[in-house]
Amino acid sequence: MKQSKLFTKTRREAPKDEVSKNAQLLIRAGYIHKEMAGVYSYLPLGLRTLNKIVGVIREEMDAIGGQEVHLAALQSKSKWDATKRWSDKEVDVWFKTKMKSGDELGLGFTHEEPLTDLMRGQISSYRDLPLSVYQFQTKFRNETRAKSGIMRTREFLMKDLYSFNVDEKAHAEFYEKAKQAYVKIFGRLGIGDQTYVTNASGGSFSKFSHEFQTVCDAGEDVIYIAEDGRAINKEVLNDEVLEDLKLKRTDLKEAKAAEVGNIFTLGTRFSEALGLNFKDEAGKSRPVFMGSYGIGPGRVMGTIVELTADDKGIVWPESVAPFAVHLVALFDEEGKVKKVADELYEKLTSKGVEVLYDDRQCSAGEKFGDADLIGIPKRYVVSEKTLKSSDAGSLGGGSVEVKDRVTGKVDMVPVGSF
RNA sequence: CGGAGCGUGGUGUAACGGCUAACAUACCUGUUUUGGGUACAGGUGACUCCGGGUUCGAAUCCCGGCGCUCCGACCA
Repeated sequence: MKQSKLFTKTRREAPKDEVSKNAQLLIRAGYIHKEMAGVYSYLPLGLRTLNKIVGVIREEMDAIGGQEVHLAALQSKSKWDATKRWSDKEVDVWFKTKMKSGDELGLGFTHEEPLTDLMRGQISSYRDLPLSVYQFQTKFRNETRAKSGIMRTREFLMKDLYSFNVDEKAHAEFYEKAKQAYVKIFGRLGIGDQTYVTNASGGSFSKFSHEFQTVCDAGEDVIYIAEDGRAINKEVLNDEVLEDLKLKRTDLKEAKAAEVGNIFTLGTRFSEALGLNFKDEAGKSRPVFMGSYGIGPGRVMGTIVELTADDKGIVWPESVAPFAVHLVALFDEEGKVKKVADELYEKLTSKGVEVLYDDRQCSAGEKFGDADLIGIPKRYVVSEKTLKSSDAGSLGGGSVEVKDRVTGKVDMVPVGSF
């Protein structure tokens, strides 16, 4: 993509209505636009990054046999009555509205009910199980207080996977597989080292759930980390839990963390309420044993920014950067630089390398500043200086300066070798 | 939802109750410059969040509303 065509502009100053690092940088660099409190739009750069995160998650969900769907965001009251989750007393984050007919509607904040109901028409035998289904979906939650930029919003993308098994034992097997897939995902997204699997509250479904908590100042949770890497969410930390895990309180280190993923055992709560049953080998009807597994790609994106940004701007891990290469051309009078940079851009692009080409007519300092702010991992500079460089060797035609955004390391690479 | 703070060109700021609401940046024209936001000249752009009130006079004071941020509570 040519930067001269990119409709978003970088900003020198952060908007005054944002304090969080992730929102300030993402807005200044042109990744996102704030629509209102807790509601953000994703612009070309932001969408590319979000899609990279989505892509990694999708690959790992497919790898454990997940089948992707896209469920409706509009929810009718009837299905939620069955589980008593329509009531505002039970669930206080609903955004509700009405159809012209007067029928009540809700904007989905999760999808257990509609998917369980849908599955009644699909699952009827033990032969249909195990099964897991997932989606990337916009969720709506009427939070009393949105905060921390894109970390806690009222409208957000969520990957939610639901598993269907014959019994608890089969479920436990899948649950473990999903947990490992999550570990892999956060590793690939570049936050594996700071992300801990924690024991957390099971809500109304089971004793524990597991959360994936990334240690980060912008997080809202407090976790306790043991030497061996196990961790516990503060909300469930008590003597009984410590004993279960054979840990002593004094061995635990406290840290602020952001919840980037959460996996739950649902059991038969939803299948029983909505009548999702199957016939076992003996012909007996039994409720399906379920689990649910969520990751918020937007929150992950914010967490990555919080964790890796430096004083010059964003620093993306390669796996999520909107482009792999930021090609910066510092034009000369004769047009030699432009010719070489144009050719390099074409060449890299035709090889499938994702390149953001800064072909704008502006000063070197501005281009470098923007490149640092946008945070693409590799910066390629073509200028009069690099073209004169003697490092070109026998290939001739000068060099390209290759700079790593993370380490700042610079290499001169002959133009002809790309 | 409780508490606190803040709403002024696109963005960031300034302006004692008193002149045509100022400055920077961004944007447009031109010249200049070309390895870390180059310099100069000219120009466009604001019912000062909305509605009331006080006053000869309100961006400024008062009341109400709306919006935004932060702290807390909340977070299937």
